[in-house]
Amino acid sequence: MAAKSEPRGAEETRAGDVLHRMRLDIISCALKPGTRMRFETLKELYAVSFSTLREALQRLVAEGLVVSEGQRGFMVAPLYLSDLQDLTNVRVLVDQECIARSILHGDDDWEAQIIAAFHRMDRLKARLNDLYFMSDEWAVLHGDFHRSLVSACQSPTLLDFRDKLFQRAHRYRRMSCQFRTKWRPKDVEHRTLMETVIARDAPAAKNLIERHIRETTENVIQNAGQFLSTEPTAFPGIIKSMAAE
Amino acid sequence: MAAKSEPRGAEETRAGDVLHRMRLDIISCALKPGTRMRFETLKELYAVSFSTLREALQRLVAEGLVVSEGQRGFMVAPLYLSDLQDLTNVRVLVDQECIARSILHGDDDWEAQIIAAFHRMDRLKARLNDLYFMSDEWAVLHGDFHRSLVSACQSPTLLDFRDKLFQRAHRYRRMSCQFRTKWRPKDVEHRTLMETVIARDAPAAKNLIERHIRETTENVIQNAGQFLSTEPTAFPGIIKSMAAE
DNA sequence: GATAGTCACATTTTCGAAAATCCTTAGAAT
DNA sequence: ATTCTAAGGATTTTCGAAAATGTGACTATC
Repeated sequence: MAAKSEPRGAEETRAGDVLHRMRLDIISCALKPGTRMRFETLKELYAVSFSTLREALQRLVAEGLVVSEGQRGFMVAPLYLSDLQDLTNVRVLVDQECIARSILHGDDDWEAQIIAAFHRMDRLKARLNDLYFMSDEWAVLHGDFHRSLVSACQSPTLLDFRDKLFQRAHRYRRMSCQFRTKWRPKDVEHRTLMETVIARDAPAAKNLIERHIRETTENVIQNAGQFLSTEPTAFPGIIKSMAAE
Repeated sequence: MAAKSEPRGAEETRAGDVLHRMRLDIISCALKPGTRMRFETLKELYAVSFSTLREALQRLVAEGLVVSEGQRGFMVAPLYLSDLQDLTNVRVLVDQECIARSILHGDDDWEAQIIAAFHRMDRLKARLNDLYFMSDEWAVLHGDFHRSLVSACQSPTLLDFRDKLFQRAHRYRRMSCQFRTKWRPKDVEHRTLMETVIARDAPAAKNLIERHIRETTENVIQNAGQFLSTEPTAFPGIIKSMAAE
């Protein structure tokens, strides 16, 4: 796992660096879903103090990657089937909108970045035949490609939300890899997606991205659905009412 | 402002309590947008230590109510015209979806809660004639009403996102109140909205909520648009060399 | 006059000890 | 056997001092 590495932190502050490393460890499932995060352990893992850890943890709570249980510490957010399904539906909505807006606003440079991202992803896949999708590097390039599609949507708020959804969904994909029995070929889909987006065919692109997201989820459920907890009662942090009293 | 009050915190942890109070102070504009948050000041205001403050601040950064500037501390997130417009568009998308899903899934109890929320809001408005919309209590009841409309949408992720958007938007409404020159009557809209939702007319409800959100934003811009900064390119990728001077 | 370097001060950020809280076990009472 | 209470240890949470960093003023040099 990435923990304790990165000697020269690109982050500006130590808490930011820990946040970055912790997030990576959680979405890569190096920190396993549902495990309690004891401070003594974390302190050793990331080599920082209590307070600094807490800062990072609070951010991760807000991102939905960690849950805090009252005064009983923190734990890596569990993986629920119901959460995966919820996530899938919301991602379809958001990604469809982002793609449509990108098609509307994107310029030549946007198209170029999509083609570049696809190329990088495609070449890595050729180099790492068969088990390419288990490598960390492919996860990065695959994420970059999908982001390039939506990057011209002109909405920081929507884009930020999309990224968080993508990260949360990545944990399920990651878990599914370990138990995979079969894997459908997605490379054709990616190419079609790219071509459709660059052809500025918004309705077709929306259909494609929806199919892509939903089929991936189905794949995850087939591979690892039995390992997902089915406790659906968890309604994450809901902010009640507003304003003072 | 709510700061330093609430002697017996309903929150489980002190950091959670400070987070709650700070959030209230920010969305009510008691902490003015764009002001730097010095720790010495905050420590006195909220009567907690540095580390506890930082925990709350990190959460607020993730919620978009506070921005952190490298090693130069934190500041209350500024109010930008471009952010308001972005926020408006995203809120339309999300609220429309939430309402449609609520209409699909809502039961009798959901309808009852809508009616109850509307009634509370309506009666308060009758009691506080004219300047009702400046009171904190009305902000709460108005927020509760809008939330009741979408509360049956069956998606924790979407609902949570919606709440954060609503809070961010509330700061703009709040600011606009202070400079208001005119205010359009929204009470009729609210009633129509309620009736349409309970009549399960999804397309009509989606139209109404879109109009409601967009017109409110237009109202805010007319009242206080001149006080909103137009500074940031707001797009991380576009260089702001032009605005720089 | 403008630029670079240096120092003192203000502010933020980090740390680990101390306080608060939770959890487990043991023993007693019903 | 079950429930309740107490004590002890384990863990989290909070605090303020100490370290790190940014800021601004002043001087020296070109």
